[in-house]
Amino acid sequence: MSSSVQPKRVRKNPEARRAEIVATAARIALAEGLECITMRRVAEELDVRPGLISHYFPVAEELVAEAFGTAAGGELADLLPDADAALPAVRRLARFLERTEGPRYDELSRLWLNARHLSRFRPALRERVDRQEALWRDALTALLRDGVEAGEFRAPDPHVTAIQLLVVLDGLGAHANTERTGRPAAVTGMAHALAERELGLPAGTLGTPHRPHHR
Amino acid sequence: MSSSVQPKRVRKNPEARRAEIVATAARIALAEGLECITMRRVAEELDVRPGLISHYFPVAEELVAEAFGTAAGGELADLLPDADAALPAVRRLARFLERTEGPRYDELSRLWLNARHLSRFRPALRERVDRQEALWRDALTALLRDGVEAGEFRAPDPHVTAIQLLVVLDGLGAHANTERTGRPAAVTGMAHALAERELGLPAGTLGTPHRPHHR
DNA sequence: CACGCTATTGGATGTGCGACCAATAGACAA
DNA sequence: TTGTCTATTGGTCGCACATCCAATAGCGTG
Repeated sequence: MSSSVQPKRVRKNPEARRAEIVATAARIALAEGLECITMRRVAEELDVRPGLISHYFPVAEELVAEAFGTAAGGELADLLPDADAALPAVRRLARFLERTEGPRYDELSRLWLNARHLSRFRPALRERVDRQEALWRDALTALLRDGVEAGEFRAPDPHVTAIQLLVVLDGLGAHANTERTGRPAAVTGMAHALAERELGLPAGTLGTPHRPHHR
Repeated sequence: MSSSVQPKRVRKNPEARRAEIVATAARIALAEGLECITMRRVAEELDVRPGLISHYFPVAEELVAEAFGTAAGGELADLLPDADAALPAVRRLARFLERTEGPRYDELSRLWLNARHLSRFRPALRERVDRQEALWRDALTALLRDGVEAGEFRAPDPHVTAIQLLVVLDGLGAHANTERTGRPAAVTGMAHALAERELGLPAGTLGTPHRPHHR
């Protein structure tokens, strides 16, 4: 039984180790929350001594900020993949909206909620939140512009519509830690409704929102 | 100079002391955040030894939950005063919306954000958040029902409209810790627009939303 | 194979926290 | 005034954390 303890130290090159650390921290952030990103916790996850994390990130807050950026950035890339650029905007938007429901997106809602709150006390994180917010806004704006150019729908001001959509998603996601059973469909579908209304699309074009947990 | 130290102990009756503690904690929650509610911090504020807070609230989380309930409840009473019950619903709603802007409400937005996130880890707080949420929803629903009964506007389902309104307010408030200068009026006014649209009121009936920070 | 660079360790230090408890001293009744 | 009840004190304890640093040992180079 020598598997539990392994005084064998593995030596990696700095970039790889650093990337590994950030990836681990990002995973913790999504699954358990940003305040669970601790030197000890990350070190344990990587089977390494805490001092090592401290070596790569002398100030803990910096790791938290980096982890959030990685997690949120990765999720955006997942929600609006560049690979889909050739698809019709309506279809991409429908997919996006579809994914903003269900337990998968709950994790992300929780992360945003977490980051938005914690950024009150952590300037470095706050800066990252602002940056990610801009990225999400711009990605959605670009999608809408594509649709307008392709004549799929009209939008007087895609930038504004994008923000409005994100505001509604934030509002819906704000309750990710709360009881939400029995939410009326007219609430669950607010994002769909807003998009269809603002873009002048017939109701249902973007797909129907999932029914909330029935009964 | 004996003003700095005062080994004089003041003895109050339990209910008064307890109320005093909760009020102090609620103030801290609004101004600095729920995580700043600590035995030591509250004690210092009241010029009392930490052990005393511990005596009234053997478990710290309980005080945090209580403080949130008091703060949120108080703000609701402020936003939708019972004293206004005689006024037309349209007017009460306009006032409510007007107050959901400006730095005053920012403090409250931050509190809700704070509580929604923290409730992920603290069951007692979570329970309070749920309760306050129900109170806010019901108060707003009652207001809408009043308006319908009085024939001021129509609303097929006041309950749903109330939730939708709160979702939008949550979405707008989610950025209370973030940069928000330069927000377009079409975003700032989302709550007004939603209410007027859902209630079939002419645009502008509920007052115009504040312009965001100019320039 | 031996050497030097540096990634990694192991430990120490200090802080702030909740929780716990015996001793103390106000306030009120007798 | 005296006595009793209990609100309040003044500590202690253990825990988790970030931060810092000298010593160590992997690994590539020569």
